[in-house]
Amino acid sequence: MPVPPPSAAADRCRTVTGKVLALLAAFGPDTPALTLSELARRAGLSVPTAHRRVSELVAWGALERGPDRRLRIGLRLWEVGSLAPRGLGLREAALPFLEDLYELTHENVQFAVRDGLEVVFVERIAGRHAVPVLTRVGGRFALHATGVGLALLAHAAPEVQEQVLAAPLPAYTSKTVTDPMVLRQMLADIRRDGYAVSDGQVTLDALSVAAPIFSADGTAIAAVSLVVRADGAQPAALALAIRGAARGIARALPTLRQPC
Amino acid sequence: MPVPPPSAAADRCRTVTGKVLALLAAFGPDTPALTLSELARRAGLSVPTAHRRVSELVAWGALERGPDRRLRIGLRLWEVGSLAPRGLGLREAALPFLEDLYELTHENVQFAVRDGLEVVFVERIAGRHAVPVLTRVGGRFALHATGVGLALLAHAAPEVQEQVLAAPLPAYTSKTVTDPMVLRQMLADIRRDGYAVSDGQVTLDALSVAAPIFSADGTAIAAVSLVVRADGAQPAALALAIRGAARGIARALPTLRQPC
DNA sequence: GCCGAGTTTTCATCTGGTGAAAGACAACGT
DNA sequence: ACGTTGTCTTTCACCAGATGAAAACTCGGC
Repeated sequence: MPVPPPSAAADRCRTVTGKVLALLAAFGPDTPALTLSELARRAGLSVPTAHRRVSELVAWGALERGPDRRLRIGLRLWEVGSLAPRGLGLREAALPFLEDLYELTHENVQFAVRDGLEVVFVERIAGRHAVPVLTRVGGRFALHATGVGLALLAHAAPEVQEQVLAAPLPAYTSKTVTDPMVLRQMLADIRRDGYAVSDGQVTLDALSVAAPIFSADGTAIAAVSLVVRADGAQPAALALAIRGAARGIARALPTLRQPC
Repeated sequence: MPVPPPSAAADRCRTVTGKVLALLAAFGPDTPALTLSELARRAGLSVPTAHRRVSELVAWGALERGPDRRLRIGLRLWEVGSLAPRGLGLREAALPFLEDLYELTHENVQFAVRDGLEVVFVERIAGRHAVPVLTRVGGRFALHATGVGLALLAHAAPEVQEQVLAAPLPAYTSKTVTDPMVLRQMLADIRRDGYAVSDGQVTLDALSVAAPIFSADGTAIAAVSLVVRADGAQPAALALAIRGAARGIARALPTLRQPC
């Protein structure tokens, strides 16, 4: 079997903390359970070293051993992670509005934040009969393809936009916009209209309409979107509901930046 | 203040890994943002040591610095935590059914698993007009008080039940059952009826009806509940819907087995 | 019973971690 | 403006915890 990541994290592995983090980072959506040997290899550690660190992590609850002796992320780590203000904190405020959107449309409702040059999905309500989407809670995507990503990018700092536009833009489908000039115009339109549309840029049959959520200081800290079947979709009509939800969420935001 | 003999938290703090975990554990629902000094004190570390470990954690994304220089749990840690099979994995399977329950009733819908002798809430859909509840996603509660806790306890291994019954049972309200004999009878009733009722045992005005979710091998791995206003509630009627949802979730479960 | 992959322990070596103390910085209160 | 206070960061000499190699152990499978 091939080893997906050769050793991109070798630089950080000199310190003990780096090794612990490498162990945690070895897990992914596609590999939620690993044997000790696999884990050691992925983290770039010797087996005995991995064994020692893993023992401590298991004792604490950061990792769990299944009946098959394989290692998984533990409930305790999930618990701590759920204290992230940009994770559950935001989600908590947004959920009622996402519920409303779902109840109204029974389509996919998505909620995401920006981290670096990627969009991270914080919540996803998947309609059982709605169009299938690739996204996953906790998953990442390029900013320029998804609806939420475009909404966040359009209202991000100019430096961020330039970085994205300067880097090569990966294409997921034939309709993914990869031309920086076209993208630049799209971002301007998004700022003018107050919402973003991604038509078939992630999967050909899906269309996403997204709106940014602004915090009190005017920065776009999150975005909400509806993903519907591409044919026959009426973006402008959906945008009304989505922008309304976005405003509602903004109003319900906990004062994250309070100085105290 | 004089340097006191380090309290009970010092045993795990000898190793570097223990210190890193102590830093993470210093955060809690009531203290989601800490200064470096506070963090060091809570973790039982010297300030320079905390500073070094924290720097690495921030560089990796496990922690984040706010504009106020305070430290918070980072999005990256939330991401990794969301890979926990008993966290998001379960949630993913359950959410559509929880949605249905919510749409049907617009009351509080809760979804929880057992960890040791406590119940951990994995998902909560809070109706905006429903009765307020104390629970929080990622939060813990004693097994014997909440509806989900009772459902899980009733179908847990006998050793677990004995441990809970042997320990002192904290009371949250005047209606919290704290008599082991009464509780034992309640658990038998829950097994007979297929659902649990917690009437005012957490907050006096709330009543919770819960049903366990069984995995393929017959163990109760999670529970789902509805929390409604206590007066005028019809537990038996709600139980039908909840048991139906529980069965649906069980059917949708990914084939994963509970560790331990 | 033998084998092999995966896991755990041992041991001598040494590298990365440690606290104290001092320096740098920002935010008050007078 | 000035000193004060609290927090954050850096320095340095010392050492405790971490390390890999190799060996011992544990399981299933044949």
